[in-house]
Amino acid sequence: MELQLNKLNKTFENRIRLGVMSILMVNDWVDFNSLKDLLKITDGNLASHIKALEAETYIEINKQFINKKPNTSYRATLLGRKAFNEHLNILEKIIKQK
Amino acid sequence: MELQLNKLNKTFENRIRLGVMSILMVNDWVDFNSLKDLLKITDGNLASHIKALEAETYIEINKQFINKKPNTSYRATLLGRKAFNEHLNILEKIIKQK
DNA sequence: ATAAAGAACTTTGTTCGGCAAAGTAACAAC
DNA sequence: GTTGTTACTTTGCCGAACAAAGTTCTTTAT
Repeated sequence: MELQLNKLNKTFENRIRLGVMSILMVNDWVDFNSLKDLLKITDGNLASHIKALEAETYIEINKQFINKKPNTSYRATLLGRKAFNEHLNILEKIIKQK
Repeated sequence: MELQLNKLNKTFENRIRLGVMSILMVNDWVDFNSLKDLLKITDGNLASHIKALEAETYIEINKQFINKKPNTSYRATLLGRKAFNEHLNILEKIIKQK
């Protein structure tokens, strides 16, 4: 029996970042307010977690204007998808003790 | 789409406590040093996480002497098993966005 | 030009959690 | 009573998470 706890990705242990990545794994581009509504957190809090994901290049950002209003959207990068899947695989191994 | 992030159990978000519970889900009684070796952490650190799990009544404790030496063992309570399974179910829902 | 408004950050300050290291208690053996 | 081992507690530090307040950027109105 060999647990691989330290192979878990710290970035994805936080529930907010887990939520953001889960959303971006199944939706191509999602904007700031959609994330905010889904996650039910303050804008400042969301911004800081997004910043952390962007710092790891796990998500990418697109800024534009829609209906004369600023609109920022995000999507998972290839690296982000890979890292997230890897995290989930490790998680499964730990839980099921494979 | 409705994420249920706040239904995740805070006690199981920490990787050490996740590891302890994972071990105790598939092994009946496990002693202190076995856990310490598997998790590769200091005894003080392990003790504090065990304390947290015990405070929630997620694990129970048995103290005895084996070969003239003190030996403390732990196992998951029924409540602990239930809570852990529930946590994993929520986790799966979030990840797979059911 | 200037002001007002909205979106998306950033900053500030507090609180909490995790951790190592050192210290302590309990019991056994002698 | 002294020593040894295990398990646990305390201490102190550092970093993460969060809310709330402040800031920036651009558009639209005046």
